[in-house]
Amino acid sequence: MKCSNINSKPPSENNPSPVPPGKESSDFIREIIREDLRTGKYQGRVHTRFPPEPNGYLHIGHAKSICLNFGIARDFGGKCNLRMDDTNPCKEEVEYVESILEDVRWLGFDWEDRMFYASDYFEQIYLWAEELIQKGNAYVCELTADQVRDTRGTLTQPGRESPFRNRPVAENLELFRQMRAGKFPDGSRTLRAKIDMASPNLNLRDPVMYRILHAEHHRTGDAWCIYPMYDFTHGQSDSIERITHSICTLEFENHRPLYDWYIRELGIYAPQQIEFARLNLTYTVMSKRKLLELVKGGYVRGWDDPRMPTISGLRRRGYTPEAIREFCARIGVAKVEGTVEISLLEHCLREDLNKRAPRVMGVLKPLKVVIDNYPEGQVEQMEAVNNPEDAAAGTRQVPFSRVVYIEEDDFREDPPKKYHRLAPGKEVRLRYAYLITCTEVIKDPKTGAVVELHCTYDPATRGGNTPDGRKVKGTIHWVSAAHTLTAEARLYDYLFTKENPDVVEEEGKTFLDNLNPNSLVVSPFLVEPGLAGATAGERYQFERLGYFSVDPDATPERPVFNRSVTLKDTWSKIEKAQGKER
RNA sequence: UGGGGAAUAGUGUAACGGCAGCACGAAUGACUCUGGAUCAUUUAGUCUAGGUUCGAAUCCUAGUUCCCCAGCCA
Repeated sequence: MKCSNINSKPPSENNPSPVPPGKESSDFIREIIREDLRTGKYQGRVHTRFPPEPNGYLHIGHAKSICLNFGIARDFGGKCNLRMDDTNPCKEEVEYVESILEDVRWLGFDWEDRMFYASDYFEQIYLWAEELIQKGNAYVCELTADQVRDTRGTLTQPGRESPFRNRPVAENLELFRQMRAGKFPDGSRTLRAKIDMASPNLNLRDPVMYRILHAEHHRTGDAWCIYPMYDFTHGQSDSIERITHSICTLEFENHRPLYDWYIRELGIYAPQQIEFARLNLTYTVMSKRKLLELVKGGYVRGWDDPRMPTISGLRRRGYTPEAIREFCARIGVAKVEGTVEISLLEHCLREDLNKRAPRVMGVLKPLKVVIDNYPEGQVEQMEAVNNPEDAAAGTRQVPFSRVVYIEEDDFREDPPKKYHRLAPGKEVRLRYAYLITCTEVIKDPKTGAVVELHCTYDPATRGGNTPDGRKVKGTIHWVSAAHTLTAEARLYDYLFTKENPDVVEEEGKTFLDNLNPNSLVVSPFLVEPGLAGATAGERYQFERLGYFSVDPDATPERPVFNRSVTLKDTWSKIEKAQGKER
């Protein structure tokens, strides 16, 4: 039984979630765009872009931005570009570029023929720098990084002007050309914009436009040894691409006056920048720096570790693009900085998978059950429903025999109140099989642990039916001991033990001290034999346990299942509440 | 401390001077061959203080709290 129906749609489909009329999403950015459309500000054009820096893998926060930018283009019949903001050769790598392309595509978005790199514009940006020099708007500064910092002033005090600030244009031009020609060592000179060292906005205190970096760029190689700063690149890149609405996160609000200054002085097309709050999620971290630290420090197995909030991690974990898109739609867009509860993400996955994931059975903590009155050597094929939410998913045969394994948790020698499962003398239903009654409990004489149960079955209840109409509260899952396939389960929990991992109780501790030591538990998994040969990416619901997806580490002999998310567990809540009563 | 932003149930997000709504969470019940799903019900909110107005989450004034900015990172 394959799970192809829940594989993501081909990337060519640029319309991942057609919006039913009346259900169009709305937020303050779309409001602005509607207004711009009404007033004809951009002649009816809507053109956005998603501009990541290829210095790490994309995470769920980027998904929010991707859904926003591509979603707006879709909703308003516009376009959305994909652009790598690759102005810092020291941090950027092709591996990251490739992962970004894969992730955006997997999420279901299509940039068509509009894949760009800021580095494609290096020559134009260089020319613009010369233009500003000509206009007397920029100068070559020989202050060291430390000196620049010292002369920048503080939040309350103005900075001091560089001694090189009033160099003649011709000298600046000559020096800048020598910078490009590689005449100077790294850090010895910068090109600075001549704006206002007393500005209350520190970004306008003669910001650096170009720095010298004798570093190999992932695309331009060694063609350049000077590189433009992000601030001197981003706005112009948007301008070149004729972007109408440059949507970015809140921390760039302070930079907008600088972008506007460059655009104005250069006299080029001006996009409109709109800022929104980035996504924060409980029990995880979202900064690329911290994510990098987790990877480099070996705290996780890689960028695509299923515990990571990266797109590739979520994908490996078993998340669907549909669930992530739905999540992004539900969290909305605003300027308030907040933290979304991870339970909403989990809800979106469950909601999606409930409709589509085939059900199967598997036992994590096996307890042997011998059905004494069931004929030895007999095997019956039980018909099981593949998905009660989807009749078209059909049924399958599951082998049943005299010895089965059930979940350790599904038996209590001394059952608490409201416990509906197996206990001495009690009857439960083995899902799709028979009703059984516990007659004997066998324990390890040394430890006292229950090691085996003996039961009797009611032959009249084949398939789990009760012809006499009697009600049985408990239905539990099982696997036939003689037919079980041993798989591996990877049970994931939150990566951190704290809602906000950055909150540390002692000075000197970091988010790493809040790592959850139990975020991954590997366990043998006894699953029904039909799962042999399960292939990577398939998603299943193991009844009563949760949704799992097949990990790429799986082999035909030994499937590996990642637990994507557990099922909601009402019983554990009841039990917890009972524990508190005592 | 200068500048730039933001404050609506536990969380996220609507309401654009006219009934504070939705989702997640939590709780209760119904139903159930998954203690799943589904259905029903409940819970709980406009940062504070003034003002304008017939009427304020929305407008005005003052205050409070939180976030961002002192990279040759993005």
